[in-house]
Amino acid sequence: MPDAHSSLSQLQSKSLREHIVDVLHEAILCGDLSPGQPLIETDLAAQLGVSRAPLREAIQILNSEGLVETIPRRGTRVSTLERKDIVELYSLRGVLEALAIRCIIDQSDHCDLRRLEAISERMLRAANRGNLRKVNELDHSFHDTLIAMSGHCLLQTTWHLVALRVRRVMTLRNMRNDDIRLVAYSHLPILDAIRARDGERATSAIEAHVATGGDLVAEDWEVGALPAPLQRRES
Amino acid sequence: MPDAHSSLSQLQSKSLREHIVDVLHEAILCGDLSPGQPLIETDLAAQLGVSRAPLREAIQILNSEGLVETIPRRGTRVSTLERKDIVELYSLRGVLEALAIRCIIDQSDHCDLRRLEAISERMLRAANRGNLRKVNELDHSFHDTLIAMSGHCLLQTTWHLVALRVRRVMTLRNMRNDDIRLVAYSHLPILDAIRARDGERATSAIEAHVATGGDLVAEDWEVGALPAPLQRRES
DNA sequence: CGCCAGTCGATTGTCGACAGCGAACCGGCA
DNA sequence: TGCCGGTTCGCTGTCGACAATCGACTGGCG
Repeated sequence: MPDAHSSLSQLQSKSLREHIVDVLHEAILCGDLSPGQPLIETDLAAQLGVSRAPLREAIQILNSEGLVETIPRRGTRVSTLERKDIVELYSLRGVLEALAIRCIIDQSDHCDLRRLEAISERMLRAANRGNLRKVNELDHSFHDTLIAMSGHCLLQTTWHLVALRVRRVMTLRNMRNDDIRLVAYSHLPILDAIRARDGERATSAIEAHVATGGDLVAEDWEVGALPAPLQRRES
Repeated sequence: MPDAHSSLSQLQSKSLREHIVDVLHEAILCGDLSPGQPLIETDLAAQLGVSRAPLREAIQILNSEGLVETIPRRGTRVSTLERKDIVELYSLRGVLEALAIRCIIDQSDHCDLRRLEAISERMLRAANRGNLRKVNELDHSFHDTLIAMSGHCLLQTTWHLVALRVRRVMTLRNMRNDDIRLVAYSHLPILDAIRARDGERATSAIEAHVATGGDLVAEDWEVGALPAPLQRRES
């Protein structure tokens, strides 16, 4: 019987499969499962106290999300993150967020930016305090909120894939303190441009913001290039 | 034993789960399984001659791809396609292809556009012959190739989600003959712009192209709005 | 006549077990 | 000593069965 850790509002509503997905997400995103590490179904199932059936279903999901890579009859391992992946990630992220902003600006009803402003405000304070973890958390909130505000469902679905990877990248990398202040403050031009309903400027701002983050991350990336003992003999 | 339909190059390499995914893809994309139709695991497994385990894994994948929607403990059904979904689909498609083109143009080595040109050529001929099916097939080839040529792996992964939906939309809708000629010919400006390595113009061209297609499709969309007998009582 | 509780059937969620592939290990041979 | 074939073992892929849940039907009561 799973622990009733949640506030009873949705008691037991989650299937075992979803629980497993959550656990694996957490484990991979926080680095508990390191890139390249093989996932042995039997072991993992025993460790989680579940059978292999829901675990395998969860692995299919993780696989669709790109967090693990499966080679038929060979096994599954946590996907690695090369420098190329970072570059690709941030370039895709840029166009997705730009699309979101365009959707927001095009909305007929003037949406309120207060949620975004509040998040940004708190982020600035956290950055000045040097609270790295809090800044990251608020940064994710900011961008998730931005995407959600677009009202573009398919974009949200797509964003999920990107956000997972971004979170992963962020936790695999340790930022310096002046970095996070730079990141925090670079949200302001975005808000300004949205306020002014200036699509061109907003797009430039978000792409500059993302590029900055991407550069900071990719700058000295060497993690995740493990020997990779699991290879197909030929494709 | 599965039929050895493929050229023996990859005999038996596919797991049962992947076969099921292929079959369900085909069934959903070609309309054999209509939007809103419930998928009963027991029946479907019996019908396919497999057990429920690999079927359920396949359904997880289809779910990640957005082709089916699962409500916990209630069941799975083929996802519906509203007008809003079409609009979202084509807007996302636009920015993804624009990104692909930018990647292609930015590539240091002058890539050869011959593959694209050949596809475009054949598409024009098919359009003039009024061969709707062939035009659609070549249209998909064109855009898949475009994405592949970008060399952007994450973009390809993301594109997969979009391409599936586009295919679905195209088969659910019957185009007129002058429509397909319009579509076929609107690929030419894209090629021109890429040849000229003019990012601005290429972006405009692809977005215009996609918008044209989207408008044609969304124009009179009424399919896929079934009564939806499967609803959660509250979220 | 309408509403509510109890029951039943259908369907999903989960489990343990078996079969089969692949890789590593081991021994024989040139 | 190095290469090749056979064997063994760990792991994945697949299956059938059981348990739990939800919806619909039915019957009784106000």
